[in-house]
Amino acid sequence: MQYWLMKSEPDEVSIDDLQRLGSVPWFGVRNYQARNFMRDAMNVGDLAFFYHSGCAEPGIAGLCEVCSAPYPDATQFDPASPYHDPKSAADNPRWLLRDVRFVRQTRYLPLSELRAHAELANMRLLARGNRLSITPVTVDEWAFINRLLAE
DNA sequence: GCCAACGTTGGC
DNA sequence: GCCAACGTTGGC
Repeated sequence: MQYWLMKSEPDEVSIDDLQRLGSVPWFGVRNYQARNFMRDAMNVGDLAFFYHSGCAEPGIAGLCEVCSAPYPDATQFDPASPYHDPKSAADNPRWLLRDVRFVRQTRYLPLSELRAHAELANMRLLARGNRLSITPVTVDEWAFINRLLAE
């Protein structure tokens, strides 16, 4: 069992979208480290913070759960998709993803508030220059943030 | 829209 | 295998 933080642009898939759809494939990841987390390190049943990025006020919007084994991201083979990868071969796909299911919405916990807590100073999300869209969350960070969310 | 930081590409 | 150039991410 591991914990994660997964970034999504709410214009593309928001926590409301996830709630409505029930589950979604986590498509569009085109970074090898983030792919490896999905392919190798995640387990069905792992929980993640659902984080809104690329918006006016980025932050945690809810909780979700990894609910599938890894499988190829269909958008890599779609020439019409912004995530199309012409170098990926159908018989050897580069980009694998997992399905993630809705768990619940939380109060909105903005990035600025996360940064304000010394307990989270070492959080991967907050590391200088971090651009990873999927980052591991430690058990302590998970517990601490859940206490913040319950406030 | 800006820009710092990072990852990837490709020539050598 | 190095590294400069480029493209992208993502907060502000």
